[in-house]
Amino acid sequence: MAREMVRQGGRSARIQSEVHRTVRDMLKTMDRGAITVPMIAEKSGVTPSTIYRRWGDLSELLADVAVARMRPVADPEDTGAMGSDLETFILQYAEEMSSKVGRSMLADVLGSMEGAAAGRCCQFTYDHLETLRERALTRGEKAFDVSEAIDAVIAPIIYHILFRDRELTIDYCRSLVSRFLEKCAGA
Amino acid sequence: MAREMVRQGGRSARIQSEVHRTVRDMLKTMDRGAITVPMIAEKSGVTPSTIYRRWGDLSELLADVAVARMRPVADPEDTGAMGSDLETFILQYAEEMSSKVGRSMLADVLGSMEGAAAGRCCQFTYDHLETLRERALTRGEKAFDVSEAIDAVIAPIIYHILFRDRELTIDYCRSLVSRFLEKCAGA
DNA sequence: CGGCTAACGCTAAAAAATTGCGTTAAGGTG
DNA sequence: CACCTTAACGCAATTTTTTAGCGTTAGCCG
Repeated sequence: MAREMVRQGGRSARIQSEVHRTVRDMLKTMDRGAITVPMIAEKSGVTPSTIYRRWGDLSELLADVAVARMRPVADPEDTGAMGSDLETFILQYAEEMSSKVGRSMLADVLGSMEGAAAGRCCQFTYDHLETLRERALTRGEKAFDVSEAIDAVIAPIIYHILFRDRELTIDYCRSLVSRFLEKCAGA
Repeated sequence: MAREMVRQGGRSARIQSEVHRTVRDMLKTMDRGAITVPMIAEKSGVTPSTIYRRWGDLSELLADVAVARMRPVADPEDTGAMGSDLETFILQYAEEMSSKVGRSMLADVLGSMEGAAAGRCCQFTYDHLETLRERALTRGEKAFDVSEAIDAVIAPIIYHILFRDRELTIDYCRSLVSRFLEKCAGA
């Protein structure tokens, strides 16, 4: 059979979720640099070789867990207008990403070169913004461009989180959003 | 003696530069995931324990090398006007950072949590922009704000390099600069 | 139900990381 | 300049992590 077969149920799935859960637990209580594959294996009740074979590497596993955590469970909140929709989403986004776990997830996602972790993760952001845009269009509002929103709002937030060169206050995030919306309206 | 003593000359410095050179060489010819501390040690003529004791970790060593490479050797080129100064600098910056080695340096710098690698590296960018700003002021031009330049131009470039969600063309970088300069002029 | 094989466990071997201890050589001092 | 202190290194033993072979288990399909 030529088709590549990938099991997605039963034991395989059970192990994946158990390992993921273990990693999430460990990230809460201990330092990321102290986590090792054998430790994860023991706490999950799995052999290390299973983890190595399946994920290849600690950084790949961490990236996989991070992407799974970032995967949104619901659409962004509908506040009734595009401006408040965007602001609400951005404030929540900034708070999540700048938290300790958020920072860790970002580092993990960017730390894996092999998988498409980074791409998948920023796709989530793109989709959310696209949802807001379509919602605005449905309302008859003049909607923003998603790529421009990423450049004007998301990119600065991520930059400052990664390089720790500026405190990410609520006011600052709000000003990013409002300046972006003004520019849209003026165009 | 209470004062912390750090040796900076002689053998210690020789080893540092030798190890750095070895790492740079290896990054050119082989994949980053394949580089190990014992390999670096052998090629540098040093024992692994020396590297572990001094840098603590492979990722810390890579970050150290990356920061050293990013340290600018000269001020940005003076083209006679602020607009062209900024565009010239940004285009060069984008090309360096989006190259294979640039991407690797970024990943290495962001991969080390301990040291202040990320902070030092983005300080270089800040300093360069500050130089351009002061140069503009000296000429009597209406200068841009450095923090705003980072948000509007640098951050998007870094974002797209890290997440690989968009091709970083010359035209795109130029449009970031020109839009930023227009916004400055209009303010 | 029965065959196929992806995915796992176990174990041994290889590689990497850690640690103790003696030695070398910066950098300061009399 | 000779001497002293100790940061930084080399070496080697130990521990831990990673890799690889091989038999076994259990999804998925006909």
